[in-house]
Amino acid sequence: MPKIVDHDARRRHIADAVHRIVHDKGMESVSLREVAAEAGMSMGAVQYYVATKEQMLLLALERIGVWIGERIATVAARQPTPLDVLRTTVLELLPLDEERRYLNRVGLAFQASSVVNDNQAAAMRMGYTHLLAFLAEQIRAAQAAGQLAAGLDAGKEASILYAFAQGVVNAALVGHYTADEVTALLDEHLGRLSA
Amino acid sequence: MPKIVDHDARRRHIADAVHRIVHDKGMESVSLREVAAEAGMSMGAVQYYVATKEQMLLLALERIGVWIGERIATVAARQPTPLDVLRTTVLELLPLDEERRYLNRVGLAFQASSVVNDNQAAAMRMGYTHLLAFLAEQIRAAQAAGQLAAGLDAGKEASILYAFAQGVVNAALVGHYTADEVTALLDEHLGRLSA
DNA sequence: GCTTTTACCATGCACTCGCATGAGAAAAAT
DNA sequence: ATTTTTCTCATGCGAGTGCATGGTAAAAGC
Repeated sequence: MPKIVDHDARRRHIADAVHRIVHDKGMESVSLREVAAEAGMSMGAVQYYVATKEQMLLLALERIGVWIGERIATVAARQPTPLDVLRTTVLELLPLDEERRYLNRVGLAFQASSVVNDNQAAAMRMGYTHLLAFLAEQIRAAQAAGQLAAGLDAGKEASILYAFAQGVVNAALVGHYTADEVTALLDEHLGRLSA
Repeated sequence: MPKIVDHDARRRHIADAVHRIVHDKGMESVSLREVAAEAGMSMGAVQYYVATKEQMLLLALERIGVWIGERIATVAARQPTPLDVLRTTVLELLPLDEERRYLNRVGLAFQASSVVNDNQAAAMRMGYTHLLAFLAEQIRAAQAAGQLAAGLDAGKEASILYAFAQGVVNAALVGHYTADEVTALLDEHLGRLSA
C-alpha cells in the first residue's frame, strides 16, 4: 500500500484550492473538477479525502475561520493596550491589504451561501459567538484601563463594531471605499467610544 | 402575430421568479430552467425577454434596488421628523419582518456575486451612492433640526450607519440575532448621535 | 384579404456536474 | 513471504446547464 500521508494536510490543501476558486470566480465556480485541477490532484483523489461537495465547502469555510482567528491572535498578542487590541482586531477584518481582501472576498461568498445551508450557518454562528466575545472582552479591558467610556455596554458595542466591519466589507469589495476611507470610518467610530 | 404585451412587465415577472429561487435555494440554483418553471413560462419565452443568464441576474439585482428604494420612499414620506426618517430608513434595511428578511437574503446573495461580476458591482455602487447620499441628507436635516449633534460629519455617519445595517444583516440571517436585538443595537447607536 | 410581426414554444447541441466504483501499485502489518 | 491496507487514479452514469434555432398561431399593419 502507499506511504501513509497526512489526511489533514491533504484536506487543508483542498480547502486552499476551494478558496482560490471562490476568490477568483465566486462560489458557483466551485466544482469537483475545478477544485481537483486547482489542487493538482485527480477527482478521485479529492473524493478520497472529502466525500461530498458539501463537506468540501464546509471544510473550506471552517478553514477561513481558523485563518482569520490565527491572524487576529498573532497581531493581538503584539498590541500594548486593550484599545490597541480592539482596534487591530477590527482592522484584521477589513479589506486593507491583499490578504485581508482575499479573506473578505471568500468570507462574503460563504456568508451568502450559509444563508441557504444549515451546516454552514451553524459554523458561522459559532464564529460570530467567539469573535464577539473576544471583542467584548477587549472593550471591557479597555474600559477598565480607562481607555473607553465606562458607561458603554460592552456586548452591544462589540456587536455594533463587528456589524460595522462586516458591512463596510460589502461596500469596499465592490469598490465603493478605499482602504484609507475604511480605516478613517473605523477610527471615527472608535473615537466616540473613548473615555 | 400575437397580442402585444408589456415587455417590462414580463421582465419584472421573470425577475420576481429569480428572487424567489435565490431566496429559497441560493444563487447557484438559479438556472434558466428553474426560472422558467418558477415563472410559469417556457425556457424559450424567458429567453425571448432576457437574452442571457447574466442579463437576467443583473435585471433581478436592479429590481431589488428599485424595491428597496420604493419601500424607503413610502415609509420615509410618512415620518414627522428627519431623525424619524433616518431611523425608519435604516429599519427598512434590517431583517425585521418577512419582506425585509426576503430582501436581505436576496440582497446578500447578490452582494456576494457582484464581487466577481463587474456589471453587478457597478449596479451595487450606484445603489450605495444613492442611499448614502439620502442618509447623509437626513442626518444633516436632523442636525439642522437640533435632533442630532451639530458636530457630526454627516457623510461619515451615513457610511458608519449603513455599514452597521449591512453587517448586522449577515449575522441576523444565519440566526445570530433576533429582530428585537437588531433594533436595540440600532437605537443604541442612534442614541449616541443625539444632540 | 394578405403580409408582416410578435409571442410563445420545443428541442438540439456540446458541455458540465456530483457521485459511485473498480483497478492497480506499493507500503504496512502479520 | 503473504496478506491487508492505503492512496491515487480513470471512468461511467444519470442528470443538468446555457444558448441557439426554427416552428407556428394569431394579432397588427397595410
